[in-house]
Amino acid sequence: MAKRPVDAQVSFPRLEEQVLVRWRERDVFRESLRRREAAQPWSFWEGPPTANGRPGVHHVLSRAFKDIFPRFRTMRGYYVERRGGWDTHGLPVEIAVEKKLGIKTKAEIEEYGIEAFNAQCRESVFEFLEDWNALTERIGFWLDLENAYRTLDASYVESVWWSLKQIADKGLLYEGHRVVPYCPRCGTALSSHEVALGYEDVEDPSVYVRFRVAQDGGPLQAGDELLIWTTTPWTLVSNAAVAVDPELVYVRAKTGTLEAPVVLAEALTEKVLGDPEHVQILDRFPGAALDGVRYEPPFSYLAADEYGERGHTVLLGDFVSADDGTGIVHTAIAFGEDDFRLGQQYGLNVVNPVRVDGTYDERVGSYEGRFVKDADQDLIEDLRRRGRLLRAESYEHSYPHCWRCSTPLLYYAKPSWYIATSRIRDELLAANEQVSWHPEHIKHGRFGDWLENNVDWALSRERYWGTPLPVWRCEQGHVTVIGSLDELEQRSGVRLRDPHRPFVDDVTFACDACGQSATRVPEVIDVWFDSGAMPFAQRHEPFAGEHAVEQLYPADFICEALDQTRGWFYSLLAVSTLLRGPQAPYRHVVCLGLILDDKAQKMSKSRGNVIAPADVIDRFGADALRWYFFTSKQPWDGYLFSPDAVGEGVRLFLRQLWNTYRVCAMYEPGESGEQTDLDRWIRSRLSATTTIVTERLDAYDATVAGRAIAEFVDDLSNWYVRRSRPRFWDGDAVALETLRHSLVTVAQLLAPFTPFIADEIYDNLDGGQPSVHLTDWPEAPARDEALEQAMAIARETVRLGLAARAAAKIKVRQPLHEAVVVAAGRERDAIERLGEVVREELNVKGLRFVSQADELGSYTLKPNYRTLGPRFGKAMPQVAAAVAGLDADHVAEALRDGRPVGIFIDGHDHTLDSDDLQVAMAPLAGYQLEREGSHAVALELAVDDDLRREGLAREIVHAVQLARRDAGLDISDRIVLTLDGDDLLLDAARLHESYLSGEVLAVAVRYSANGSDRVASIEGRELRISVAPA
RNA sequence: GGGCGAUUAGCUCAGUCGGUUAGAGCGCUUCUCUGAUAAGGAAGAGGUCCCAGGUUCGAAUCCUGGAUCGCCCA
Repeated sequence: MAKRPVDAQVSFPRLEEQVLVRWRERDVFRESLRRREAAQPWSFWEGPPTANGRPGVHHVLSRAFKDIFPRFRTMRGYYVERRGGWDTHGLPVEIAVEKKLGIKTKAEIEEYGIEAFNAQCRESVFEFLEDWNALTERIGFWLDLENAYRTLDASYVESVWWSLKQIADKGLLYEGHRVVPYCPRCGTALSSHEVALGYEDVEDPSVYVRFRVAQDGGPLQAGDELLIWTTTPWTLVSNAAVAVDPELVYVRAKTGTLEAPVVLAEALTEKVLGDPEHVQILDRFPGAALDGVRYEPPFSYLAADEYGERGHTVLLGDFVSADDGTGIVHTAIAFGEDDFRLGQQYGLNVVNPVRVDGTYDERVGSYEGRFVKDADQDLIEDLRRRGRLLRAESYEHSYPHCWRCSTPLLYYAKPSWYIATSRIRDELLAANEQVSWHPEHIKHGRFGDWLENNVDWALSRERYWGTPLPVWRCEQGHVTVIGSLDELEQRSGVRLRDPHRPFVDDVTFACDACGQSATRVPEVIDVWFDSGAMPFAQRHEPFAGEHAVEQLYPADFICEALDQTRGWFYSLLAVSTLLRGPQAPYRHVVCLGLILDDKAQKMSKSRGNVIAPADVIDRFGADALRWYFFTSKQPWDGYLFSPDAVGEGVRLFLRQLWNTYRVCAMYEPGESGEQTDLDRWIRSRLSATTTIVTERLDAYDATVAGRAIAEFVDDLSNWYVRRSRPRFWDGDAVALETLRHSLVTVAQLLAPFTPFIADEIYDNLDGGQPSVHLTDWPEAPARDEALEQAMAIARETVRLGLAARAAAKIKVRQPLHEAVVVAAGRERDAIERLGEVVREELNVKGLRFVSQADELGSYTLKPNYRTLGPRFGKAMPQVAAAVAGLDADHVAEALRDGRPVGIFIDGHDHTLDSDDLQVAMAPLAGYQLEREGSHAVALELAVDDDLRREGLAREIVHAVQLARRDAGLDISDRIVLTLDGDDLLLDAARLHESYLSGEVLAVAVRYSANGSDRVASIEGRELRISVAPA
């Protein structure tokens, strides 16, 4: 079979483009699916990205990992459907459109028109679709993009509605208040992600305020003063209660400067009141004793009874800390999450005198219309005037601001729709138990913790571009949740083609309960719910009726970046658990880390350190980038990325592989050949590699798998090919088939990693299938582990011998008589078996074995702590001392003969065998010896005339080879060689003429002065060389 | 402020059950090889295994505390 010639100067990026063409022509991806149609499915879910921006290198990372395991599983015989998907809704999309339109607020959006605005959103989410599709194909991510699901499709929205109705039917959907971070200028709540973007260090007031106790209660008397601390004086207007920790110790104390006793946490007394000398502790009691104590509010704009029974009393809270403040926490129900929860617990009413624009309303008297934060100083002054202030300072801390307009955010109680996920917390945890996380610590760490602390899912968003919340409500407050477009049509008579706002907003129907007109609530739902519904919504189930929703679960494999623990990983789990109970929605999750630049800086446009995928792919190729991601490190800890690091992988691995492949394609196999130990060795190594790669990929560990392939290719290139060159020149059929088989198998193992180069190699060296990706994963035949070990020992012997040569400064080209190898038992057998390899590599005529080091060095002994430690424990130092006292030569001899060695410890005799002692050699002076453990190689350095001539013959070969190259000859061209010059050199050439001719492919060697194209100097002697094509 | 993870050679990373000489690749220096040639081989320099305690006969590894970096959350 004629192979395509292989270009040594290959451009991988260009090669990959050619492979892509071949894949398209042969329809390989679809064919790979067709061939497995009847096979057992192995399911992968694509976490949908949003195509409203260009894909970056981090997208290549996740897409590489999303590709490798499905490819592997396909070759293993599974049917792996890989459907693409696009996330199309949500605030990020809206914000991008706002920017484009140059508008910032909801008022401006409504002025622009929701229909027009949403049309812009719809368009923008596919703005970079072509870039995404092109990159996906270019990096070899096999994904069905033609049938990609899209969260904005009516069918998708309908499935989402169906699932929400299921949840509502279980009584888990409710409207409630929650304190949310809110930008008063933009008029919208912010998601936690947005809040995280906007923390700024600011100075806020830090005030200590005295609340007068209204009537005797517990250990307190009317007139005592509760000390509270706050950094938001504007919320004091809405003070509803105070909270104390029931377990914490509080004191009633008298200070010199104040008339009335004050109350605060004991631990904070000095911090708040100063020098203990001037403080008199009147009483100590736990916080629980203060439960129910009534006090006078700091401001009286709002009537006390507005808050309910427990308004302006001391409550018990679990969030009170004794770290700062006073240990008594001012509670304003509408403006803090802890406050709000406590208020709910005690049944306090939510009273909010602040308008949505952040100003006080008419209930706050003269402050009406003022932005709350601007009122801080006047409120403090007011308190001071009325003798209610203890101290006012300022306080620097980080506080969230709107990331778009820098307005300080307010925490603000607002009604929104929730899913009561906290009620299924135990089910979520149980489902999580069945998931295999990679890395493992996510399960009970980041993700498990998050589930443990589950709070209800805030589902609604007061926005425009999203799946509309399918909740209709009549004026009586009766709520109807709609579960399908049909149901809506039946009730309203309206068939929605587009279920988005504003069209859905216009649909009304008569309420079942009271007959009054029901209209949709204005909110859309959190985009994360969209993606969490993807397992069934991508197929429009249950409406399509092809699969029961239950059968669509679980996925065998999903893979996203680590930040998805709170995102898609959670939404998938939550939606699944809400619908189908405590069963894992996915079996294996691979979490990927962040990509930083090579200085550990985050890539960002403002830093200008963003590396575009194309920058790397155009230079090194997609295989190179994939290989880097797979093998440079385990993926979850993140990458310090630089193009040069990708280039290193190309040089070290892809080029090495390519050159090995080139050698294979260069020679035509002849008829004959015999299998050698070297062949058996590389086949055994191949089998071992196949086993480990299979095992590691089964365990979702691409890193160790890939590195194992790299090690094999290194063995193949630097040992098998190097040692087999003469056989290749002869067209040895067995050697060439062994190399071909090795490379074809490597191509298969590599196919999931670097699909392009793998396919190119397969196609040229085998081609039995239209693509390597249509082959079945290779089996691992039986290994010959003894041979693998023997080769390792032989290679170690070579290494030692070469080191000895280097130390003696004798070139490898100069043959030597003998290498003396110290080795016994298995080691000696191994070296003898592979003696020819060792002799050739070391260029020695013979090997002599000595089993004792007596003539080359002396032994030293060391205890093997690993075996002796557990046995002797504390006595180990004595054991070490006893071993040191043994006669090493005797012990070595005894152990060699299999006799145990006795030592005396703590009055008892113990015996040690060869496992318990490590015998090493110490070199004697005057020998050229290299040693490693008990193994050593010494060289006989004497060079006689014969060796000298042989060495010279090799030098002549070297010189002639250089002449051949200078003459521009191809490596297989035959020549007529003419030599002239120094007699000793000519003598050496004549003596070794057949060797010389064979090496330089000379059909004839002449000795005459005729040709002297080139003059070489060998050890100071002159040689004139002429080469002519034969 | 809390949770999770990381910290090993100049750089990028391995390091198994705790075992006494902590490894690889790159880079650097020197040498070598020449039918893969922008490759291959050998040698060398290069380490406070982040720090401090603790457990242990023995700690890069286990425990506690701290530092720094990153992510997530407040």
